[in-house]
Formats: sequence, structure tokens, C-alpha cells
Amino acid sequence: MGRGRVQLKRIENKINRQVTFSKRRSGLLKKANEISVLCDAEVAVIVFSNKGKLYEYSTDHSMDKILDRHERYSFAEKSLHSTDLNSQGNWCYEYNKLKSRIESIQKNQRHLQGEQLDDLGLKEVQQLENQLDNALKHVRSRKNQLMIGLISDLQKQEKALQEQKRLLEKELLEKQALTQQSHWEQTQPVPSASPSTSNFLITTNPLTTLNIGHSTFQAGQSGANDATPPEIRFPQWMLHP
Amino acid sequence: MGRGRVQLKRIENKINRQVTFSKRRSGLLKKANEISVLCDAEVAVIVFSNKGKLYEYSTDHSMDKILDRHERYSFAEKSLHSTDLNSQGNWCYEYNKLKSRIESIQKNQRHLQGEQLDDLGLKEVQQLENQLDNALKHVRSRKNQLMIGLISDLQKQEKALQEQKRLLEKELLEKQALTQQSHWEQTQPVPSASPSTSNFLITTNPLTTLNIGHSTFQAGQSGANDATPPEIRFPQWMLHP
DNA sequence: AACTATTTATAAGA
DNA sequence: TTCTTATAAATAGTT
Repeated sequence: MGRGRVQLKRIENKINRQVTFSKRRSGLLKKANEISVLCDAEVAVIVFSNKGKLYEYSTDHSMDKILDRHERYSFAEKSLHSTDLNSQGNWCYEYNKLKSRIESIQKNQRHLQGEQLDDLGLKEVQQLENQLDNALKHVRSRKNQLMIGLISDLQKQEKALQEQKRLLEKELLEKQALTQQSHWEQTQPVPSASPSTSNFLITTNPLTTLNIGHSTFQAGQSGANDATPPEIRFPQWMLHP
Repeated sequence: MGRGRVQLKRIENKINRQVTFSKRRSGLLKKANEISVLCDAEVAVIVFSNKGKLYEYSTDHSMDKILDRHERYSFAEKSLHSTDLNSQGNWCYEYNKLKSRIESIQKNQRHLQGEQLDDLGLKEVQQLENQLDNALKHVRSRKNQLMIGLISDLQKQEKALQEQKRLLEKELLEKQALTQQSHWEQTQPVPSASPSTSNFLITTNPLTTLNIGHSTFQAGQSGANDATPPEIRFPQWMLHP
């Protein structure tokens, strides 16, 4: 449909493929809706782009219902796993279903970790490579985001520290002035504690707050950092990229 | 698409509806296959007729894989299933144990696919990056291995073909010689058929064997290629890396 | 994202 | 169901 007969094989030009995907995807979903409405059928369509994005259509927006029905329908080949376990009823059936599911997931996961690749063909390996490449892009983007966040936090912290330093210096000057004054006037050997102390507490506050913020940000990391002193420093990897 | 504009509403005439269903169903599945092949997408289509009969298509015949991926992608409704089953004793306990195990594996898997990265901290993201990088290396190595194997096969094939060609040429020369001889001597108007034919069969053998290997490699693609001639060629992606 | 020349899909008819 | 055919839709290539 269009200017030129279409070959049923992968479109190699990336741009073209993407454009065709977009057009045909909407066409497919439209047709799915049409047959569903016109013929009173229950339809589910799931499409993953080669970049891993999901697009879907389902009659009445009830994807789960349809997938459930599908699962129930393909109930034929299930006896294979649960033959000798049939005596215990469907709990056992469900249990073994989960078990085989775990196996299949784990197999997939091993592939994603670059293990157990011998049972994959060329096409599958190619797909896997694309998938991993894509995942890596996402992960690096997330890492970048986190690093930018950390840098911004540190910059705020730096600013707060400078402000704190400024206030302390100011306080020190005042104190010196007072001391000199008292020395001169021979009165008030102890400087008044209340204003200066309250000042100190206030200026300390931002630092504490920032540390809290920082640890919140790091919360997901691991429990192994518990012993780390509240010292501000860059992680190793940040210093050696 | 046909004689008359189509109204997007249920076709009331039963026969008509049935016929339209049949036609559009095959159209839908065809288009699903097309977008899957053309755009390298993973597609699943499930259709239940209003009489409850199931029709389906899935890329590479791996419906379960795609449905799993879909479920992983949209994982909101999980608690729904496990809550009402809590009351049934220790089968249920084991069951739920497996279930939570699946969830944890799937979470990890999502990370390996570059999804759901928001709940990861910097250190974890870093680890993930390394892991993926590593996996990618392994996958590429395996890919390389497969490609080298394929190339070596093709080279053998080439060699066999050249040998075949050589024999055919030789045979042709002999035949010509015989013809000339017979022409000259006015005897043996038909050249002896038996040795040349048996030679031909023997030399054809390697080609057939290699084609079997090749089609095994392509097996995952689709059933629509049946009409493709047994031509020897590289997959497109191999020519444009 | 729009625009067409074409190819495809398919509604109606047989 | 299947085939044919007129016509509506989809879409490949282009802008």
C-alpha cells in the first residue's frame, strides 16, 4: 500500500523503519478496534517496538480480562507438567505453573546477563544485543541524572557553608570587639552567651539539613554505608570516570 | 474498504458479521505479522470471536514470552491476585513465596532492561552499568562466534560449488569431445548418460545440505516466507553492521 | 506532519 | 466457503 511493493523483511534503514512502525502501529490498532466493534469480538493487541516501548489495544480497555481468558483457553498443553501432581487439585497446578514461569524468567535473565548464550541463534543474539544496548543507554541516562542531582546538592551545600563561614567570621569579629571593649573597660569578662549561641545554632542548621537531604538521596544504595562518617566526599567512581 | 463506506458499529446481520469477521481477522493477523517483520517489533494479537473461538498471532510463536513481557511492563495489578488467596493455608504460603520471588526476579529483570530505574541509587546504577556492559561484551562475542561459523559454512559451500562447477565443466568438455567425435566418426549419436548423471547428483548434495542448515537458522522468522526460493544469501543486518 | 500515487484490504455480489 | 470486482483504506515515498 503505497508507492512501491513492500518486501516482507526487516526494513534496514532505521529512520524508515521507525516511521513505518509508527504508521503501521496506528493502522494495526485501528483495525483491531474495528473488528472488535464491527464483529463483536474480544481483541487484544500488544506491540513492543524494537526499542522496547509498549503499545497496546484491548476491547473495552480490559486487557487483563482478555489475557486471563486467553490463558484459560490455552489450557490444553498444561497437563504436561502437572500429571503426577494432579491429585492435589489446582493449587498444585498453580504452584507448578509459577515454578515453570520462574524457570523461564530466569533463563531470560541469564541471557540478559550474558550467560548461557549457547542456546541462542544469530537472530536472537542480535535482538539481545539491541536490548542490552538500549538498557545501557537508559541506565547511563539515569546515572547522569543522579550525578547532576548530587552535584547540585553539593553546590548548595557549598553555598550554605560559605554563608555559615561568613556568619561565623562576623560573629568572631563582634566577639573580638567585645573582648577588646571589656579588656579596655575591665568589665564583662565573659561575653554574653545567649545571642551568640543562638546565632551559632541557626547557622549550623543548613548543614544538618543538607546532610539529611544527602542521605535521603542515597537511601536506596545499601546498608553497608552505615558506618560511614557524615563526611562530605565524592564517591570513588566520580573521581575516576 | 470495499463497496461502500463502513460504519464503525456492530454489524447486525449475523452472516455478514461472520464473513466480515473472517476476512478482517486474517487481515489483522497478516498486518500484525507484517509490522513485526518489517519493523523488528514484538507483537501479540489475541482475538476471540463472539462465539468464543480463539485466534492468535505472536512474533516468533512466542506468545508466552510476549505476555510475560507485557505483564512485567505493567505491573500494577499484582496485589489483586494474591490477597484473596491468603486464607487457604500453607499451599498458599508456598505459592505466595514463589510469587514474591517472581516479583523480585522481575524487578531485577526490569532493571536489566533499563526500565524502572527510579528506585535505584547511584551505586546501584553504577553496578548495573558495569553488569550490562559486561553482558554486552559476552553477547557480542557470541554473535561474533556465530557469524564466523556462518561465514565458514558459506566458504565451504562456495568451495563445494566451485568443485561442482569444475566437474560440470569437465563433463561438458567430455560431452563436446564425444559429440565432435561422433560427428566425425558418424557413430554414438547419444552420449552415455549414466556416468554424467550420477556425477551431477553427487555434486549437488552439498548444496542441499547447506540449505537445510541455513533454513534452520532462519526458522524463527515467520511462516510467510514459504514461497522464498532456496537462494543463498546473507541476512540484511549482516551486510550493514 | 502533510501530501499523493499506489498498493492493499475488503464489502458486496456470485 | 471461495472467487471476483469495485471501491475504500492504508501507506511508501516524498516534501
